[in-house]
Amino acid sequence: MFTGNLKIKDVKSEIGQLVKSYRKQQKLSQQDLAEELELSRITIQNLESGKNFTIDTLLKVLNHFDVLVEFNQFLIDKRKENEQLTSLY
Amino acid sequence: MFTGNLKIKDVKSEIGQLVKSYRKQQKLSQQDLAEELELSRITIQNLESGKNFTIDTLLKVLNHFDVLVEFNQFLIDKRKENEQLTSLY
DNA sequence: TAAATTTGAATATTATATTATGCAATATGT
DNA sequence: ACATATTGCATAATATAATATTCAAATTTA
Repeated sequence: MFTGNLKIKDVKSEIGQLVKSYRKQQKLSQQDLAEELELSRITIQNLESGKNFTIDTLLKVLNHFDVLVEFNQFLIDKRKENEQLTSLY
Repeated sequence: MFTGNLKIKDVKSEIGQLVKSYRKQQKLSQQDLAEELELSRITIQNLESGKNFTIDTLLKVLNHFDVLVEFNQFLIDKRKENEQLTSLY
């Protein structure tokens, strides 16, 4: 089966959909979420619509929806995998 | 056991360590990596040292080290989990 | 369906990420 | 030990993310 090349744009779009999904789950408006994170509504809107944004913005959101630890674990796992490759030689 | 609160700063630091690990694995200097990604060395240095940076910068790096698809899958999984919660009621 | 709320999109301003450069401190290799 | 390459950290300039505001379209609610 053909799986098209994943583009950076696609991943930003997926981040946006995830954030929107979390936000809807908690029945928050963009404005509500922005206020809780001390961001502007426009920043939330940009994040949800696939524009560029900073890692601080993303991590604030992940933290609010309680997935920061899991994301951190993803990073740790990837590093461990990589360092096991290194020690093979 | 006590596991301290994970801070946003810590996650940025972990991202930095992961990128450095990948870079060393491929025996690239910060300058080498920067050139391959069409970024400045300073941006790589900031990324590796826990400063703020944009999602584009991060995704370029993840793409270069072939973990973009896995990161995207992480996002998809989280969204699926969340949307199953929603459909419970 | 009417009213109220939310969202998307535009402009303009401010804050800051990115960049270029230079230099000292470290690390690497011969 | 020496030469070379790499890294960390400044400063200053540019590009762009974040913000404030406004308005029309879309959505939700009564």
